[in-house]
Amino acid sequence: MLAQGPASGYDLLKVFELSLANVWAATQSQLYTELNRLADAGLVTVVAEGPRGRKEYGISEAGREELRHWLTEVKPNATPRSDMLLRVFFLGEVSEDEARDYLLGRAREAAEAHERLSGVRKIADEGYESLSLHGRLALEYGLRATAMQKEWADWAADRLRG
Amino acid sequence: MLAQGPASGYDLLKVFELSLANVWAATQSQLYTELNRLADAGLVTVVAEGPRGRKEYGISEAGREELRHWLTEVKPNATPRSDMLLRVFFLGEVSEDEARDYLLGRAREAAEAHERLSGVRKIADEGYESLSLHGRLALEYGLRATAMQKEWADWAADRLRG
DNA sequence: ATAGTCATGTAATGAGTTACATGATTGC
DNA sequence: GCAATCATGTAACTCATTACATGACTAT
Repeated sequence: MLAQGPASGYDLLKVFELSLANVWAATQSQLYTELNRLADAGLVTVVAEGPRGRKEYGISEAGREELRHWLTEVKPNATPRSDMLLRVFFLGEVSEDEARDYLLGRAREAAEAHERLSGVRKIADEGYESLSLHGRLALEYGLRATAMQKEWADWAADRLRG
Repeated sequence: MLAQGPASGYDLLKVFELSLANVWAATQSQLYTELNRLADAGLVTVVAEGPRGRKEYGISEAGREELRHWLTEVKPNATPRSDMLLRVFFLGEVSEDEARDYLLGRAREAAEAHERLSGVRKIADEGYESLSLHGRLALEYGLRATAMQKEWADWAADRLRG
């Protein structure tokens, strides 16, 4: 994030809350600790100080190189853990009704998430709050993923009779 | 897993490697540590000992209750972290070519995963290696998810020209 | 004055990984 | 005899969360 311009921990925290939370949540505590670690490692530096102890960080050349490395050479995790799917494996341990409730709950959740993302896209399309091209790509992924999950969960719940 | 019958850490490890790895990977080290922790907490007990120090564990009533609680009352994590999508947010930091390569790489990976899962389903359908109903539901999720990801990544790569 | 927000940090704990370490049994 | 596999464990370290802790500035 600092590659896109200097910011303080507090600034970054807002970005996490507002837009990044859907793909990579981070807590306040982690953020401040990590900024200090990055600074120790020389990947970022304090470029300005402000009121209330505010420290504005900027990315260093080493940091930019590390980012570039991460983006182009480090392989993304292909099979992230899913506790949602893990539960599916063990649905045999509860009653059929409870298992179906679980799946229908996932369907509802996915539908809600889809609605919420649709709202975000609508606002972005109207241009009030402009989203970067890449933000839009991620958003579209979210829309497709939530739609797929709802379809699947409804289908799966249906399979459970018998 | 122990709710479905007693097993040793070694047995469980095989299950992780063969079928569970796609939704919840775990290492050998974690498994043995966790079994001891679960035993200390009274959620599982050693029900038999075998050659080479083998310890077969079984689930206790408390364990069954905990499982049931987790399945029906603990809310699944709705927004798991995705380093794959996180990278998308920062694709502006590399060249257009590199960004497109990234997305096409994801498309290829998704296609490969889809192929692999198709193979699993084929074998399961032929009945040689029977999969539980719930395993099939999870498998179907994987097929839909990988198909969706490929579509999205190709679409996104296409959007990157301009 | 005081509520709200800006702003940063630490401590305890839990979860997970990698690497190390050891040894028994079985099948050929 | 020996290779493969069965079988379990510990130590060091990293990552992440929750809770605690503190205080400055700003607008009304």
